[in-house]
Amino acid sequence: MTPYALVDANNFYVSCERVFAPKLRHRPVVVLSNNDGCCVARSEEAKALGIRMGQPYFEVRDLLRRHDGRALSSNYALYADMSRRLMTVIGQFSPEQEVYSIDESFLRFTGFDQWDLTEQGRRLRERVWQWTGLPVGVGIGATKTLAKFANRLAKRHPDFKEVGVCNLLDLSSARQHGYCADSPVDAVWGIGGRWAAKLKAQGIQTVADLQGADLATLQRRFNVVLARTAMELNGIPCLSLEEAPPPRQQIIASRSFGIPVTEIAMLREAVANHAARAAAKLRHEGLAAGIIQVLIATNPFIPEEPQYHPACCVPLPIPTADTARLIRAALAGLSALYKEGYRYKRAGIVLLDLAPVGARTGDLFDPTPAGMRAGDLFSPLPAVARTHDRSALAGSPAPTPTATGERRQRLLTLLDDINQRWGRGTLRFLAEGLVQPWRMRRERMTPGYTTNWRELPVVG
DNA sequence: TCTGGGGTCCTAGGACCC
DNA sequence: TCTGGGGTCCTAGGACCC
Repeated sequence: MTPYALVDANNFYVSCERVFAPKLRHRPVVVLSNNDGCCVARSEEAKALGIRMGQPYFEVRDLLRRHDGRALSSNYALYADMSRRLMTVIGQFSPEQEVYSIDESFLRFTGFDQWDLTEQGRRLRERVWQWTGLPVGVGIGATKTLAKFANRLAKRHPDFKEVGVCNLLDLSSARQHGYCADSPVDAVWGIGGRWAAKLKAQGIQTVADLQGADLATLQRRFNVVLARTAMELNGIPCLSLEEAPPPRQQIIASRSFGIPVTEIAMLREAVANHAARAAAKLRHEGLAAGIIQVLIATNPFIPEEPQYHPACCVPLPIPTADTARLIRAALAGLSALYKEGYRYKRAGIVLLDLAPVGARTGDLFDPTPAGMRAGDLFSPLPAVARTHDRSALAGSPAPTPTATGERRQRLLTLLDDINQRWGRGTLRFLAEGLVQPWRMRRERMTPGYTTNWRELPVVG
């Protein structure tokens, strides 16, 4: 048996803010989603006021005010930087680490038989606190699912909350069973609200019930994922540690607007902006996209208004990571979707058919597809790649992802460097608009304490 | 007035192939 | 009267995660 640990920061976004603003301690604090829409992180004090995860901000604004609370726009640059620091410290405790999300990391302890893992958990927690200022919880168990469950106990069960560490492997099976019998089935990683309701209808109410359920029945009535979860709860590992992230399948860039939008001109700016953001991410990861999907949507929270949420896919002639090409394709898609007479609330794009950019550099301004250039070692680009039929593309040899001409490549790299150094959007395509009246609200932003030279905290 | 964004996996069913 | 069997691929929809 190889133990797993799950380390996870408490109320991560709020905790990041508190590191640099001690006045936020001991009072209700929430961090808002994009557009200052919903509460996506809550301090313990905010939870105690009954503020729910995902609750719209306008519903809790007065409540927060009455209790001297604070609401902050999300500062993703700060959280990403704090995350990097957090993961580095966690990674010092085992050579096998999976960074699972912005604030969570699995560790595997192969060959740690002689170690006191509970003590290691305590030391880890202390070091993270000392080096980053973030509070974390540590759960340890025989599988990832059990480590997750232990982490939940570490964070909220009175028996463990004080130390913040729960090692199921240290507990007698009677005690383990006790905790499982006391916990609702949706406390388990992978069991959401829908399945919990369906499970409860079949008499499976608690974690212990799920442990004792018949696997074949679970698989028949639900699916193989749930059956695996049940096995994991019984200490049989079905999920392995993913130390390297699997290749990405899609990149999404979408946003709600700060105001309702009716004009296609504004939609064009927003779609171009999303395409540019996605393109930058694509280049950052060394990928090229074969298909770009465009979507726009009206506001579903106003059902009295006519609703419309179309989407369409635009195949790229050659897989590309070039902002200009992606914007052009996205705008073509938008023209096909747009209808007058609707109040649009969001727009977005999805990049699909992602593949690593080949080592060769092509030429953007050369109209010949990369595969067809004279002297090319690779097979010619099949004509079907130009059709709009995705299935035709799928069966044919993949066209070699092209980079672009060398000059073009340098231009894009320069663009990325400038925006990296001076902030996103410093240099942008005119199609993205100058004034951008549709931009999301972000009215309660904290400074980039660790990510912007001009916003470093000052001590003294 | 005001309601987030970005991901993954699985399954069922249809189209199509030989 | 009688109407196969085995397979792949794609899509839409539903579930989950943070």
